Amino acid sequence: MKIATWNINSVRLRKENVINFLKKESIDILCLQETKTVDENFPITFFNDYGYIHSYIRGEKSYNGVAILSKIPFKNKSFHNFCNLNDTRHIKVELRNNITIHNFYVPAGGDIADINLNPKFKHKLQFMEEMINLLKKEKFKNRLVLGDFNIAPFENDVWSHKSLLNVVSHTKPETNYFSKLLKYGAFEDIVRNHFKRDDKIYSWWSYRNKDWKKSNRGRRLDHILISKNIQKYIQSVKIYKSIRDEKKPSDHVPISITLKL
DNA sequence: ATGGCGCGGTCACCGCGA
Repeated sequence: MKIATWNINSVRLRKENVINFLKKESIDILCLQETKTVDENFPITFFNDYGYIHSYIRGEKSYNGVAILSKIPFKNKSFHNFCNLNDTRHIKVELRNNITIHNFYVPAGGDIADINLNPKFKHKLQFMEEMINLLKKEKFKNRLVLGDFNIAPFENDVWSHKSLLNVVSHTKPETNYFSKLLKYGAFEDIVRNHFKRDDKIYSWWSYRNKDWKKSNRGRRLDHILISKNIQKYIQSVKIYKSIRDEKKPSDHVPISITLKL
């Protein structure tokens, strides 16, 4: 079973990129973020035609939006609202083999890393707090928590730890929340564990760099966390860096894991 | 230290991303 996550930054604009990736990499389940469309306009029949006949879509106009496209059926579907908002940042599915998948789009948090000056940063920290509380309440086994967390948790998840310490995505309050999430949810950061501790690994490169590859100022904002009890079934972990070089790419690239259950 | 680009949409400007 091959599962991937990808912040697509408009699914309508990039449905061809998505299907090319799904076919080439033989993905069974894809979790998308920032689909940026209401459900009525989601190109679902397009994906149905390629065998992704099971889906769970939750979007809104212009912003946010999450979706799961799958070849494998779901036993249950549900979502949760955070911070008293009805924005579309989370969905959850349960498979017949009792694996559950949470797909998250955590708020970006704006520019200023100060909750008193920046309500978006406050929202992000509140979201993380509620996310941890939710995951603490569930059964700890057989879970995957994945998506765009908008947090680069460790030193080698950014191009420069020193120059990003005060930049939203890599500040102490955010990285502390990430560590709390691992601890209180009993998760493994399987992507980081798969690489060497001092390897720089990224899943996002800004659109604003003239040559993203040359400057290589990336951050690891997208994550796949997994319950410790199923860690032993992981067969492979991949970050598809070459996708960033496609025509009209998303600023994020997909990540996948293969589970042999 | 700054700005750089790209998305959707009450569409030549703005909010938002991070």
